[in-house]
Amino acid sequence: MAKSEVSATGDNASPSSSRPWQSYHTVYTNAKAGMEGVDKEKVQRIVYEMSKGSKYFENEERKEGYMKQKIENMRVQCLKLTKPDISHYQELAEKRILELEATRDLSRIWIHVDMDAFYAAVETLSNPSLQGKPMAVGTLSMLSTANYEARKFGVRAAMPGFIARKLCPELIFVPTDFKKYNHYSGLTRKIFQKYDPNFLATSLDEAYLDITRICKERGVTGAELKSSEKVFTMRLASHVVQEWLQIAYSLSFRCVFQIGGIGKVTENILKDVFGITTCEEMLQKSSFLCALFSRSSADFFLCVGLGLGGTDTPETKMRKSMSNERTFSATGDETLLYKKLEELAEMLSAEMEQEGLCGRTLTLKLKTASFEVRTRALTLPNYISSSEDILKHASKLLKAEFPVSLRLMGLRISQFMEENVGPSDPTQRTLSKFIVQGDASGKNADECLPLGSDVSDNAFTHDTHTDFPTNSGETISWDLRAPTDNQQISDPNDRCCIYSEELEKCPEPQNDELEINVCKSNEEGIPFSGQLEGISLDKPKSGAYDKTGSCSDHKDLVLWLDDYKCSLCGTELPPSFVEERQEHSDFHLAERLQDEESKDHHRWPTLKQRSVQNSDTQNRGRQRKKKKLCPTPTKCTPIDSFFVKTSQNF
DNA sequence: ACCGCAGTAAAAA
DNA sequence: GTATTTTTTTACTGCGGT
Repeated sequence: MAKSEVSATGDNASPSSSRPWQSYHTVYTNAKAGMEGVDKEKVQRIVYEMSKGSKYFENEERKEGYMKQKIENMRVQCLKLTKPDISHYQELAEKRILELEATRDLSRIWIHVDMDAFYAAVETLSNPSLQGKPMAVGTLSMLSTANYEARKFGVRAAMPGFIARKLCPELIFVPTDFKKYNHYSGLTRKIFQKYDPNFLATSLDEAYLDITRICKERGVTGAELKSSEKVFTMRLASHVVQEWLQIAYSLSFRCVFQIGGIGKVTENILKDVFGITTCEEMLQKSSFLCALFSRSSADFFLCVGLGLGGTDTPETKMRKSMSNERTFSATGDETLLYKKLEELAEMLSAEMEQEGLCGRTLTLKLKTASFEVRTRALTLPNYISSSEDILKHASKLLKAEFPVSLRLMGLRISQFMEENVGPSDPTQRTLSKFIVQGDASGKNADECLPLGSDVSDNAFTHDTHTDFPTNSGETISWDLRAPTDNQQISDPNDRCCIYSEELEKCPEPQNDELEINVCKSNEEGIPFSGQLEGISLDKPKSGAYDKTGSCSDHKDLVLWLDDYKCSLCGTELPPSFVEERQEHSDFHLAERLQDEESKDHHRWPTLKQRSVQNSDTQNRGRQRKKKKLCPTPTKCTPIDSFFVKTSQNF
């Protein structure tokens, strides 16, 4: 290892030089939007000095070593290619390029919405005193995002808080509060939905919208949209994804914009093995790419070169795995580790039951005290979901690892029982069989029904968030007034944010105004690229929804305990969340009305409606299994708690 | 040759 | 003074069974 350290280091970085920090690269030393004037050298030096000598640092060096080795191997492979080899691959590449080119579809217009420093913006919204001060969301260990004031100091997402504090001593730390982000994310999605009911949300602050229809309706072409620098009448924009054309060719990956799917390692490989730094060069070196990479990887690179990607309509995909993991101070204490494993198993089981999932592959993830990551997996003949089953098998996996000192453990479950799997899989029980037999391993028969997928289909993934570099976005302002006759339920579970139209008929609320700037053409990216432009949340004008609002009659329905907690359901909403409180109150009112109304019937139709609406909203024309409508009374979850996730504490 | 499984790694937000 | 997350997906590799 020591050998590769000396020999493999390139010309631009020599570890023994007087500026050792120049060779230490992390994701968070790269510039992000709002970091243009930052003294990069200084940031790098501080990051290096804070990291140097730590276990983490050592591991990073180790990884760096592997990467250098990999690059070296590929170089050798490249050199071994003979003339005939190269012309063979050249031919192959050209053929493939034509095939890929043929898939180009310019008939659809997409925009990609990415909100600037979303968590930070939300936090500022709920605590206006943060305005104008350097602030970061996260902990001393890790930051989720930083506002623009903080970015001026080089502080950014994915940076450990203690380093951030060194860079900016007055930095204010705000802990993450996903309840809040989910809520606001829900509000944005409500708007997205009006432009594309099938929009694809990729995280709380990012979404892809197919605006072809709406553009047609309003007589706007993609080219106009793309070249337009004026505020677009659609009131909603960030990026026209499909028609990006030649502009991107000359841009380099990392600096000017980033291509989604090309991270630190791939970037280095492309640069050091092939000398590729731009999209254009992807095509020039296509023969080498085809020679050294698999079909799927080569295709990906060629698509990048061609500016292709993401033409397929985003289909909401079924979740494939579910996991949880926790970091703790490293220990080799077996009893302690088993204890932690038990907690993980219980947490995981609870989440699985919430979504009605059963899986048969269990993976134990470990991170040793030296940051080495290991996984140990086990595939069972039958499906499990109970914490007892999970723990039983997980313990077995853990046991084999002792003695070991760990700083992290995690559990993942995968290979879920599917609803429409063919009889080809012998280990697969069919749904009908299942319904007839019930489930021997589960505690109740409901547990393994795929009914949860209605609610949980992860169009909106449960996510943690770091917002990675964006080009500087233009600020848009908006007024996120909640329509008074609409019901917006805070949805911490991030599963179903838009279901306003089911109880009341309010097809098109007119009063949520979102002002948009179309991004300039040189900020074009490609569909699978990451974020390109930001939208920032401004504080809604106070008084937009004030005491004189239409729902004020019922304002007293909800009391705010300690000026924070809802007296009826315990939902927490700070005083500054005026509109949300109003909505929340409205929600309880609606609930009460519903309740009264349904005394003659039963409460289920409402819940059913919700899940149907839910799946309609989130699934593009997919035929979904209807939820079974014969729950026991105890299964009659109150509507709000149905959507509330309770396992936030750890 | 193909499949399922286990393990590692990269990437994204 | 300490301290570098969490969740999900995808791809590739290697192994053993059929």
